[in-house]
Amino acid sequence: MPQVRKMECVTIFMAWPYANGPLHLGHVAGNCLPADIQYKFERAKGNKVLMCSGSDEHGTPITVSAEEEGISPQEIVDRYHKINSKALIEMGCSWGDNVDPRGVEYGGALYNRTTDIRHKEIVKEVFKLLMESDFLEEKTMQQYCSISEDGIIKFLPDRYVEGECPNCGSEEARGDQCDDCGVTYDSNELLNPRSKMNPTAKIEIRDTDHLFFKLNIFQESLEKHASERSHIWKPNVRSMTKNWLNMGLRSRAVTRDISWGIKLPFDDDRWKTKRVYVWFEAVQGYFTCARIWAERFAHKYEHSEGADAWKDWLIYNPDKKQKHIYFMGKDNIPFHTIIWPAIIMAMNASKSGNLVSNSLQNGDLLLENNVASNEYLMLQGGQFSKSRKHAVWLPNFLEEYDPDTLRYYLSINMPETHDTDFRWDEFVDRVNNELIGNYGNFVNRVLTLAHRLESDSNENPLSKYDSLEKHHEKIMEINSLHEKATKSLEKQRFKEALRYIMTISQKGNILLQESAPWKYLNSEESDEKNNSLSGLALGWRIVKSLAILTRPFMPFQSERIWAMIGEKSPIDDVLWQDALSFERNLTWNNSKPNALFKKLDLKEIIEREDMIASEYNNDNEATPSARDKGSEYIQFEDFMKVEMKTGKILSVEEHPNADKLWVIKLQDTPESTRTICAGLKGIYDKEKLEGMNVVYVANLEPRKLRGIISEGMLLAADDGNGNVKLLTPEGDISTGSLVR
RNA sequence: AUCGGGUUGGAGUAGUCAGGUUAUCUCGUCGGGCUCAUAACCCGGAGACCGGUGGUUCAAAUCCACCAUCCGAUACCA
Repeated sequence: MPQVRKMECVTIFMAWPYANGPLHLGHVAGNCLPADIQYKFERAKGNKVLMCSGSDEHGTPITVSAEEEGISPQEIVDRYHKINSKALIEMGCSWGDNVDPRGVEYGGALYNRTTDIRHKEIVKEVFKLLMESDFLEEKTMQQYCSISEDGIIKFLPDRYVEGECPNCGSEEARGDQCDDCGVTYDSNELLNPRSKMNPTAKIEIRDTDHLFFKLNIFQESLEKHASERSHIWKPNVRSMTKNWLNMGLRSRAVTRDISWGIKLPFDDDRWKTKRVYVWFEAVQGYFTCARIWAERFAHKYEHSEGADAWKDWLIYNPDKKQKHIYFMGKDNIPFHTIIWPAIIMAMNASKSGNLVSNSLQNGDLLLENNVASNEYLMLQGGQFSKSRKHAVWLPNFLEEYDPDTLRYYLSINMPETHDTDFRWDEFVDRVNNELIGNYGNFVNRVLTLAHRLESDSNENPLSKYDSLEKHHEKIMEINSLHEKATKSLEKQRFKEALRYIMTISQKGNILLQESAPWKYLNSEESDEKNNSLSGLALGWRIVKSLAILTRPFMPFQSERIWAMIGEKSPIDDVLWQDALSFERNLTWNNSKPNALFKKLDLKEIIEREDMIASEYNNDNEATPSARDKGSEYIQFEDFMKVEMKTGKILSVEEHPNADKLWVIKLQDTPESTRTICAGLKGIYDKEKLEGMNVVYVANLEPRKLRGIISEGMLLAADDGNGNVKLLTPEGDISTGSLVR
C-alpha cells in the first residue's frame, strides 16, 4: 500500500527583479529559472504550492533612469514591470497561474510589484508595529545636501559627493573615502565638497533624522539559525552569512531622504520628506505578496480560508508540513539569511510579546528552510551589465528561440556553485548534441517506429507486444535514476537532476539499440518479434515518463509529447512519483509525430546577434536625450581649443597603484618629454607601445591619476566592444606637429 | 590596490564544509558496431602526478600554512 502522505505547503520565493530594465539571461539562470523549476516540481509532487515575487520598483537608480529619460519613475516601472512579467510567462514560468489549475486550495502564483497600494499599506503596518515594539531607534546623522537657488534641499548619498581629501589633498576624493591614498573618513571631514551630478550647486552638511532597525539585537538568534542551517545551505551561502555575523551586526537605517518610495506611517511633519529605505521594504514583498494573493485570488475563487489563505503557507503550524525556499543571486544572500529573518523575528516578537528567537511558536511567521542562492551567469567571460550593453536580453531571446532550449541550456549549465559562462557556441552544441541528439531523437525514434506498425486508428499497435516482465532490469535502472533525480531536486541540485533525467533517455536509446525493433516492423509474428517490440513498447512508456520528468525543466515540449502520445488527461494531474507507473494502458494518437526541436545553426545565430548588437549601439548613440541637450554640435572655436599633437612613445612603465594604467614617457616635441597615464594595459603590450608614433591632447589640464600626474591624453578609437586602437600618423612627421 | 571567487584528462564540470576502495559526468578525440531516427544512436579505448611547495594524518583533490596564477566587483581609462 502506498503511504498516504500529508500534503506539504510549500512556498517558493524568488528575489524581486529591479524594474529599471529588461531581464537578461543572468537573472533567468540565477533566480527565475531555478525558482520555477522548483515550483513545478513541488506541484508535481502533489504539494500545495504558492510562489511569490514581483518587480522591485523603488530606490535611487529608478529615479536616475527616469531623470535621464525625462519621464516619471512610475512610467519607468510601469514599462519594465509589463515587459518583464510578459517575458517570464513566455519563457514558460508559471507566473500566469494565479490560481493553481488543480484549484485554489492548492495555491497559485503572484508576480506583484512594490508600487502596489496594498504592499505599501502592509509595509506601513509593519513599520508601525516594529516602531511600537521598540525595534526601531531614531538617530541623527550628518549628510551632505545640495541647496538650489530656490532653497530646495536635496540630500546626496556619499557616492555622489566629491571633494578634497583631508589626508593627501587629492582633488578627487569621494564622500567617505579617498581613492588616491586609500584613507577613509567621516563625510564631514571632506574639504570643499561638491555634488558630482551638479558641481556648481551649493553644498553643505545638514543634520537629518533617520530611523534605524536594531539589527544588532538579533545577533545571537541569527547565529543559532545559521548553525541550524549549516548543513542545508550551500557553501557560498554559509560563508557569506558567516562573514556578516563575524563582523558583528549593526543597526541599519530604514529611512531615507528621497521622494520616490513608501511614505512613513506618521503624521509628524518632520517625516514628510522621508521614505522607507528600499532594502527594508522590498524584502517585505514576500510577506505582502502572499497576503495580496490571498486577498485577490484565494478570496475570489473561494478558498476555504478566504483572504486568510496565506496563513496556510506563511504561518507556522506544528500540525502541518511547511517549507520555504528562496531563490536569488549571490549578491542577495545576506538579505535573505540575516536581514529578512531578523525582520521576521522582530514581527513575531512584536505580535506574540515573546522574546526575540529563531525557534518558532504556533502562529509565528515562518523562517526560511533554504536560501538557494546561485552564483552569476557570465556572458562570454564578462559579467552581464546593463550599462555596458553587455547582455542577452530575455525578451529579445524569446523572439527568436524556443524557450525550452534556453531552459535546457541554463539548467544544465546553471551557476549553482560557481560562476558559469553563457556562450553561443556552447548553447548550440548542447542543444544540438544533447537535447536533440540524445533526448529529442529518442522520442522521435520511438514515435516514428511505432507509427510504422499497422494499427487501427484508436489503439496503440504496441499494446499486444507490451511485456514488462521481460525488462525487469531496465525498469529497475530507470527507477533508480528517477529516485536520484528526485533527491537532487529536493536539494535544489538542478544540474544533477536534469543529468539523471537525460540519462534515462540515454537508457532508452540503449534499449532501442538492443531490441532493434526496425528489423521486425513488417515481419511475420514470431518470438523474436515479440521480444523486440516489447522493447519498443517499453520505449513508449519511457517517453511518457520523460514527458513528466522533464516538465519542470522544459514545460512546452513536455506538452507536445503528451499530445503526440495521445494522452487526454491534463499532464498536470499526473504525479511526479507516478511518472514510472507502467501498469497503465498504452495510449495512441493516430496523427503523425513531429520532431520536438529544430536544430540550431551557430553561424546564423552569430550573424543575428551581431546585427542586434550593432542596432542597439546605433540606437543608443541617437538617443533623444543626447540631442535635446544640444550636445550634438559644438562650435568651431570650441573644437580649436583642443590642441592635438603628434608624439613618440619613449618608454612604458608599470603604474604602482593601478591595474589598467601604463605610465608613458612621451617625446612631445623634439626638445621635450612629458608623462601620460594611459589606460591601455591589457590592450597593448609594453613592447608594442615603445617607439610608437601617436596622437595626444597637449593642452589638457594635468591631473593626478591614482597618484601620478598625467599631462595629457593619448587618442584611441574604441568600438564599445573592447576593441581599442591607438591613432598613429600615416607617415613620418616630426614630434609636436599639430593635428587638426 | 582593496574585497570576493576559482584553479580537477584537449574544453566544460562533479566530488572539497562532515579525509578512506579503480576521481564523476558532458563535449571532443581514436577504434568498432547499427542503419529505425533530426549525419543522429550503441559499444570499447586513449587521455589527470586534482595549480605549486611544505605540514597534519595509518590515509589528503578534500584539513592547515605559504606561494603562483586566473576571473569578477570597486577605483584608474580610450
